[in-house]
Amino acid sequence: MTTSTEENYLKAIYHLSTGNQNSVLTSAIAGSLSTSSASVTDMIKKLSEKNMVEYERYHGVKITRKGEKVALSIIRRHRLWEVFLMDTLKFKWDEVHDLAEELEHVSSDELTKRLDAFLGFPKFDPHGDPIPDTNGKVHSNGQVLLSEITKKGKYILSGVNDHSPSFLQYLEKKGLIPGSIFSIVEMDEFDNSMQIIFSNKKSIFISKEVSKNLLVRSHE
Amino acid sequence: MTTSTEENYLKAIYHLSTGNQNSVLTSAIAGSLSTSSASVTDMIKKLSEKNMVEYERYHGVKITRKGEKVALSIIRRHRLWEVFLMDTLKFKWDEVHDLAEELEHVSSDELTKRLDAFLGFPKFDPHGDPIPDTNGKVHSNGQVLLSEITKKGKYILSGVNDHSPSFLQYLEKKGLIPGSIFSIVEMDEFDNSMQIIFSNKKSIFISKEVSKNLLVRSHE
DNA sequence: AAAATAATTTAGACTTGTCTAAATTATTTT
DNA sequence: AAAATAATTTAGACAAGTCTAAATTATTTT
Repeated sequence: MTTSTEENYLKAIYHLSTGNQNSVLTSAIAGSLSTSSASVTDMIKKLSEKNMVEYERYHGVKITRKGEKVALSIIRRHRLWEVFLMDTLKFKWDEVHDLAEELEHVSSDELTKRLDAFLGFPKFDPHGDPIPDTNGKVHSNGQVLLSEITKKGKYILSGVNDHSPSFLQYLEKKGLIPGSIFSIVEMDEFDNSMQIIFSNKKSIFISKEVSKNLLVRSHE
Repeated sequence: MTTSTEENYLKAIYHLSTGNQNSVLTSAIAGSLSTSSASVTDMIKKLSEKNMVEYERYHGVKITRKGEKVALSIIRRHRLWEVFLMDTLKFKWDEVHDLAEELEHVSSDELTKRLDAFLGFPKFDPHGDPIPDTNGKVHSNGQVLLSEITKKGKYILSGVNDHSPSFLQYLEKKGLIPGSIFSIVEMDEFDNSMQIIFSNKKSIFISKEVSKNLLVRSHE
C-alpha cells in the first residue's frame, strides 16, 4: 500500500505541519529528510496522486486526513517499539530512535496491537512523547516548546523534538531526562537563553537552540 | 552492506544447499523465491562479485563461507523473532513466519543479542528448527527428513521445512506439532506414504509430499 | 552423434527513488 | 516596479531489482 519511503515522507510532513498550519515547503521536507528538493518534488507528486497530500506547485503541501492517518499509525508503531526497546530490552534512551526507525515499517496491525498489549498500553514513549491511539488520536498533554514560554514558573520535561543520540546524550549529561522538574530562574531577552534550577538546587543554562527542542508542561 | 533482497537470495541458496553439496541451480532459486531465472542470474552476478557465492555460468552456484555467515545470521534473527512472536506476543505457530520474514532484516547485532538474552537464549524456534549461534554454528540435533527414514521405530517431530501457514495448519489438524512423538507403523514402497501412530493410539497416514517436509529425530 | 528439448543467460525495457544542472516562478531588494 | 536573489520544478540520467523475449549452452532422446 505505502512504501517505507512514502511513510518517511508522510512522517516528515506531519511533523513539520504540527504547530504551524501553513503549507510545508519543499525545502523544509528536503532538509528534514536530508535529500534534494528535486526528489521531494517527485515524491510529493506521487503522494498527491494517492490523496495523501494536497499539492500546489511552488507553494508547498498540506497533509490530508488520509495522509495524517498513515503518519500517525507509523508514529504509533515507532513509539511503541521505543518503549519495547527501553523497557523490555534495556536499551538506553539515545539508542532507541534509530532502531525504531526500522521497526516501524514492519507492516502488521496485529503485531502493533499485541506489542501494545504486552507493554501494558503505554501512553508515552521513553522521550515523553504521546503515543497516538489506534484511531490516530494523540492525547495532547498540554505540552509546549520551552522556547515559547514567557512566564517563569515550575515545569516538567515531557518530550523532545530532536531525537538524535548526540542531543539526548547532551541532555542527560546536563541532568535533563523525561520527567525532570525544574523552575525557570531567568530568561534573557537578548539571546533567548534561560537559566533553570532543579529541585536539588543544581542550576544550568539553556540556549535557544536547546530550548526549542524541549517540550514541557506546567507543573503545579 | 547487504540489502534485504541480497539477504533473501543468500537465505534461499543456503537452504537449497543443505543436504546436497552440489551446486544450486538457477531455476531452483527462482522457484524458491517466486522470481524469474533471468532475475536470479543478475543477482547471482552481484553476489559473486561480493564473494558471497561461487558462480560458474550455466552450472549454478555454491555459497561461500562468507555468504553462509550472512545467511546464518539472518536465519538466527528470523528464528529468534519467531520465538519472541510466539512466546512473548502469543502468536500462533502458523502466523509467525511471515512477520519474522520482515523483522529479520532489521540490521542490528546489538538488537539480536538483547532479544536473545530477553528470550533466555533459546536453542530452537517454535517450529523446532535450531537457532544458529552468534558464530554461525548450527547445533545440529541429528534431525533427518522423515522421507529419508528406512527403519521403523519411534521418532520425535523436531522441525519442518515448509513454513507456510496452510501446511502448518494442516499438520496441527492432524495432531502433528513440534515435539510430537510417534512410531512408524508401515512404510509403503510404492508411493512412499507411511502410517504413523501416536502414543494415544491415534494413527494417521502421511504422504511423501508431507514427509519430505518433516524433520524428525530418533526417540529413545 | 545428431536432433529435440530443457535450462540458462543476454538484451532491452520498466519502476522506484535518487541525483545534478538548467529552467521557471516567487520573493526581496533597491 | 524592475533587478537581483532565492526557491521550486523540469529534464535527463543513474542504480537496484525486476520482467519478457531472444539467443545460447546443456542435456536427453532416438
